[in-house]
Amino acid sequence: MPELPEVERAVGVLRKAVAGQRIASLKLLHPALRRQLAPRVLRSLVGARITGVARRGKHQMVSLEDGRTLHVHFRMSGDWKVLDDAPLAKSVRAVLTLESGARVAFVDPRALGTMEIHGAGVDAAPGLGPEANDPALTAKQLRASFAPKRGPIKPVLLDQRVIAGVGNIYAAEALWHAKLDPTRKAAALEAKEVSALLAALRKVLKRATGSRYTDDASRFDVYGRAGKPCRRCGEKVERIVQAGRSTYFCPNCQL
DNA sequence: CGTATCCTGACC
DNA sequence: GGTCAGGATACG
Repeated sequence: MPELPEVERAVGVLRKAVAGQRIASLKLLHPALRRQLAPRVLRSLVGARITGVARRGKHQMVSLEDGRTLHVHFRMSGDWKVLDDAPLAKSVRAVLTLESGARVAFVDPRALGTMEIHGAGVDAAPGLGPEANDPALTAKQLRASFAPKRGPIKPVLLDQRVIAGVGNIYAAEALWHAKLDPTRKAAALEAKEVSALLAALRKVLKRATGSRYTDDASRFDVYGRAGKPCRRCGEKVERIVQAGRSTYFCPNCQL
């Protein structure tokens, strides 16, 4: 369930459970994860102290005292769950146990999530664009990063090198709020339109961050609403496919 | 640019 | 049985 707001919330859960503690073990329960972290790497984590947990775009960086970083990405599904004594759910793909005995589960139904270990000083997510909510990011800069793009704006918003953390839902939501047609060429957007888009991105991300209703589809204005009336003008919302992903938009008020 | 691929699960 | 799913990447 992870775009920026959901990852932000998950990072908070993980941080609260693990920050400052030493790792007792990291057990991998799915072959896809075992392919990514060799047994000797897992053993090397034992005893390492976790100094912090940070989010960068949709990436999660677990910093270790020895300088290494455990880099986690949820991809299409994924969440952290602090475990009690109940039996493990089927979708638990990894279990992180701390020296305190506390256990945190990596819950990932799709099993597409990734884990990597990076050495000290290695950029875990190279090429990642600016955070949407970074106040230093200006509409002018964003427009400049659109300029070399040839395709439509919607897929460009999903390009993490352009702007970090935006996914399929909030790209659609932001375009709806900015009243922009998702098929417009990114490079052709005027300065005023990019300003509206950046403001809309910040608005929808901020609104979703901290929301406890991140699984409630009814909170979306346009995403997933194909055939339903546009909340602004009443026209039927349409679904099209761009770059293999669904795009929802109002054909009447998104120009 | 589009398409396939990695996975599992929900739903028709 | 098919389609769809909040991601990212490799390839034609």
